[in-house]
Amino acid sequence: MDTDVARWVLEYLLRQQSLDDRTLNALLRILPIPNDNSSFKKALLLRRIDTEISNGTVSEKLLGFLERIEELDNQEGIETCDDSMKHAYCAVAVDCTLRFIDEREEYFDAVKRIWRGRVWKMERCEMGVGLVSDDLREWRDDKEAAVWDPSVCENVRAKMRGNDGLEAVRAYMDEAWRRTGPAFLQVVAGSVSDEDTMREVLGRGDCRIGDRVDGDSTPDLIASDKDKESQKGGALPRRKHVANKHSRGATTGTSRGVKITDAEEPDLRKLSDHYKCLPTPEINKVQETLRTSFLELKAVVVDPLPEALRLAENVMSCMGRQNMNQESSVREQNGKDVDVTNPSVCTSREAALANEANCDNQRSGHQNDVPKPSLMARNSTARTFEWDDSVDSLPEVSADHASRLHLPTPKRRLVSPLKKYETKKLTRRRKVKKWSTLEEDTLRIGVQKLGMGNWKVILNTYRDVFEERTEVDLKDKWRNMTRY
DNA sequence: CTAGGGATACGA
DNA sequence: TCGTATCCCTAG
Repeated sequence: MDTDVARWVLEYLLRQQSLDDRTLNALLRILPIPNDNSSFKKALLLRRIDTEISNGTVSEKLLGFLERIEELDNQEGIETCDDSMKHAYCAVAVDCTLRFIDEREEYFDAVKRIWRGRVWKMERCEMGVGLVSDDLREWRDDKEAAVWDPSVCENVRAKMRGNDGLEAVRAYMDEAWRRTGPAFLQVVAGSVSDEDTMREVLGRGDCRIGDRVDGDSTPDLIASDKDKESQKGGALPRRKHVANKHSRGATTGTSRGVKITDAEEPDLRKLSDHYKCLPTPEINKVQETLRTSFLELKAVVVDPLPEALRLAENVMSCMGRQNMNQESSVREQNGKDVDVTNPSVCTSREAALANEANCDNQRSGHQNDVPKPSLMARNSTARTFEWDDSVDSLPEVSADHASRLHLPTPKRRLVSPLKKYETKKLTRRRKVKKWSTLEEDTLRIGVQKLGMGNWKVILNTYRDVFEERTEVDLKDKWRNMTRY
């Protein structure tokens, strides 16, 4: 299936609160994941935040998710994030710290982790700087002080009563989903229920799209057409112009029964007509893709999947606790569990959706033979899915393997041929940092004392001087310094 | 981990 | 636009 089509489907499904995360995870496994689509990633992250807060608590994971979203915004050239996001970030950070305020040790750890780690880091480098608000700075200073000064502690305690992380995140989510707008398929899904209708919409006959769509949102496909139109002749034509086009079409005998809409009709009609009236090769290609993919989509998504999920569920419940033990030992062998809220880890190992424990919570009340793990603790039945790179490098676990045996053509879909390219594209280049004379002198001394080529050793020996440098940087700098 | 080539940023 | 500095990728 075409990646674009998969993205449309997933973007649509991600917005469906009624669809449980387990099913979503299964779909993410079998559909080709669009690795290079920022808005899809954002939708995925938003969905994960939804999951994360669905039990009414906030966790540090949320900070990671928000940082990732901000990072994506940044990559798109959106410089500052909106207030609701900043506020949510701040409120969650505050919540996650202050819940430990009565346990000195843990509070200190949390301050270190969140405020000296995340926040401080964000202020120092470009990354995440959009999330730093005045509030955040103020809180940080308070917390730093509270670590040392018990009287400040009291002030902080008083201040925290007005802080509600969960509420802030919910407010942000409302805003974020609103801004993201409906998925492209929402346009189609609103009115298309069978293949014939799909064909109608795509190729011929009246367009009946749009009953459920906000007027101000513009699906990708249409947006690109609009762009083309703008390039050709300025702004998107008003309905009158569209109607004119139709008329012209009719006179040349190419009319396909287009219904010219009434002036009172909603805007989307106009867009639909507009869409239909621009049979560029690109659109034809997309139409063809949609057509050919639709049957495949139906086959994959609608028919065998529920059956596959039922089977997978059976297998999982049969395996029960045995598997959980097995899997945790697998994880131990592979090293420490991955903290998805750590940005440096997230970039290469992002979990698709939180985990299957989260999927189960509140939404579906079955499967009571398996104990429900806490939301904060990582579920041993969870399967992390890398949607941005290295999909195929994950260790297989038995439950997963068992369920995958019943899913149609999973492997083919999981491995993106563009993987390498996309991984490259997504890694952000460090900010260029000029070498100070102190660093240069230290490097000379290091080479003199420890020998050229022992860059790692030199770096470790003078780590405090070579802040934010890697051994490769040292090597490169030496290459520079000794050139000519 | 290191070496070396290539990409990118940045200032003139 | 070009040269240099810095950063990134990857073979070995």
